[in-house]
Amino acid sequence: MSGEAQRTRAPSIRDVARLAGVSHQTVSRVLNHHPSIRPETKQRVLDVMAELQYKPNRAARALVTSRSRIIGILSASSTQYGPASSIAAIETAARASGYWISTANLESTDAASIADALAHLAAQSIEGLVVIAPQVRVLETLAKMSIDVPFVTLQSTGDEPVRTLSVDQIAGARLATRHLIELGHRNIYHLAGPQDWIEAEARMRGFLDEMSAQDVPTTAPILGDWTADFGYYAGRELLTVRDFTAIFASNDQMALGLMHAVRDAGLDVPGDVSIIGFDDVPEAAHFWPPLTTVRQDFAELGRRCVALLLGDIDPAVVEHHSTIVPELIVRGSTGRPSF
Amino acid sequence: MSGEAQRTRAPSIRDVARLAGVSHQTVSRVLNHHPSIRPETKQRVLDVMAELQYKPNRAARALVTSRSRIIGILSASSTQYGPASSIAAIETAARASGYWISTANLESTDAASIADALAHLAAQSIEGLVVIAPQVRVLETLAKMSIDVPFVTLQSTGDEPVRTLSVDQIAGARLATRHLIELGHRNIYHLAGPQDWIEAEARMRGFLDEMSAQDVPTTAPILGDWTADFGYYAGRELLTVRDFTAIFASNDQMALGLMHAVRDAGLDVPGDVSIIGFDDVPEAAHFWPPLTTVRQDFAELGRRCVALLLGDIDPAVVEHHSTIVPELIVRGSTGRPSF
DNA sequence: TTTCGGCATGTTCACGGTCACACACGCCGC
DNA sequence: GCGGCGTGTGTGACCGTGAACATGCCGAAA
Repeated sequence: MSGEAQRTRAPSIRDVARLAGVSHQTVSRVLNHHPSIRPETKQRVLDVMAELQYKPNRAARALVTSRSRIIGILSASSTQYGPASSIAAIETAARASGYWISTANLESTDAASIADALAHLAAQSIEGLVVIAPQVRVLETLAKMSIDVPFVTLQSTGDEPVRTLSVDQIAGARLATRHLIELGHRNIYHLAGPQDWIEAEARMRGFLDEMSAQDVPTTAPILGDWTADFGYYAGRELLTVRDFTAIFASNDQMALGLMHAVRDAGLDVPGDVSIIGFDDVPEAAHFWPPLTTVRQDFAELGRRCVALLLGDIDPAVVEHHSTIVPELIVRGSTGRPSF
Repeated sequence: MSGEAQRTRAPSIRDVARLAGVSHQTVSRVLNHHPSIRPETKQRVLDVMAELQYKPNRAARALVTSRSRIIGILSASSTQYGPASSIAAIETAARASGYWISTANLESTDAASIADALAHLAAQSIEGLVVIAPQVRVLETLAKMSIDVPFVTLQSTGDEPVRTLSVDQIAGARLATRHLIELGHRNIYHLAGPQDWIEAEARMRGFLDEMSAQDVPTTAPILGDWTADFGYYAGRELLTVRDFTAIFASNDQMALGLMHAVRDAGLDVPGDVSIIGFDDVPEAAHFWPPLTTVRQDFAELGRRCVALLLGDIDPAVVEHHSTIVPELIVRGSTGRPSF
């Protein structure tokens, strides 16, 4: 078992075939679980494979079958909790189904950057694409580029012509808004995400829908950028007026920044201002005060996403288009308004 | 130009060659920037490529060159801010150098799970491996498995025989500890990360080193699990005794949980207890109070990591083994002790 | 008995690139 | 005038696998 450092060619099916006394095609049949193989022949081949530590050459297989078994992920903001959780779940699910994941991160959302990332993925002949770059512009560019593989976009408003799978953002936003209204709030602001993010828009729509459904007058949402920093500065601005008793922030980070600003102004959360977030990041329970928010199951999203995609690639698998229902998590940052 | 839905074979170099009136080898030479090609021949080939929308077949190239140009990432906890940031940076850097990234997430740290993830990566004939699974056990298992490609581990104590690249965790921990001591604290606890995490160990060592260097008596560190939840419960336990004025938490999440527990006990941060974290997640500035912490440049880590790996794969590139120096960020969670 | 069909296996070729080698041509030096 | 060399290009083999087709054998049906 010496294994002289002499870098030698990896064993191929022909090497296996020779040692097992069969043709290379028989070895190939064993690899592909062909039914018509005598059990003892199969075993002999398997033994030789083990002995030689044979590993199939993926490039050769991809070449001859013209199937890469790679699923590409196009993602923006992959460092954030939500997308990162989904990506991890996608990888796990894909691996379990014998697929590989290749990711490309978007550096910006201009067309060139998208085209570059997509070209990088296309160069690997991906068989499916998951888009976790929920900016409207990305989807538009994507539509123009006529992707030639099945693809799924995570997060959407639900009425685009593309295949999407999503947590029902509108329902989640209505949940949050209703919670504030039921507590007695009537002057509620909405700190939204960036205008071109699909989720931001959906949450905004959910907010507006619920407000009007409950006959509560609304003010125009403020457009933020998802960061805690923005939440902080927006909060400082808002507090110069103070014509509200509650704010629904479109994500937990901005809610955190808002709470920071409220405290800086010498006010209390939820005594003077109630604040509710969205996402339920793992830290939200330990913010001060613990943040009331809407929980999304990012991992489940990732799993379903793979199931959907594999269903497209290989019609044997089927999956119904369901959205995931978000859940309201009530903690300490919301309460009845003080008048 | 019609493009009947009729799914037809993608153009190959032979198709390009025929239309350009050259041999397939000439096309190959154009692709590989061979010097001896007449400019007009080259242009003709390039024109035909553009017209046909020719894309090289990666599998075919990989098969004949036996080079995959894939870098694998073995990662645990990829949903956390630090690892996620490094992964994104690695992907960007690798793409710029013409490499692809393939990730495998560890579901647990047992040997079977590691072997499974590694097999998944090995099956793609990765040319390099980045390990962002900074548990000691992972490294040990890795060492046993005799990886046959160059690999780099992010985060380490610096004295393993493996190639590593890291932020100098010990220096960072000493920075944090010295800050507390300089403020006048003498009774300082350390809430460490899980015992088998390399970074946790390094930060603990930095803490102990600095404490003894400054002749401050130490108590045994508490072993946590990185989560805010753990920080919270550990804090509640600790506060039943209250024989300390400061705590150095091994990451920002645990620091957050600690601050939560301190407030729950009716005490003030930093009035009664000073708390310092590690990592500087983007939200840390908006915690209450804003968290004093140690900043790590995860993205730079990712970039250098790729440079190092590519240097191994292709010796033309060189990179020196430098560690990245972390930086103390003083905010509101630390102050002088009250007696 | 002959024919036929299915099983187990082998033979040959194709996939789309790169590599080693061959070759034609023009230029240089002796 | 001829050999050698560098430039630009072509020919054929080869990488490891899977698909199509061929083959030999055996048992069941005609």
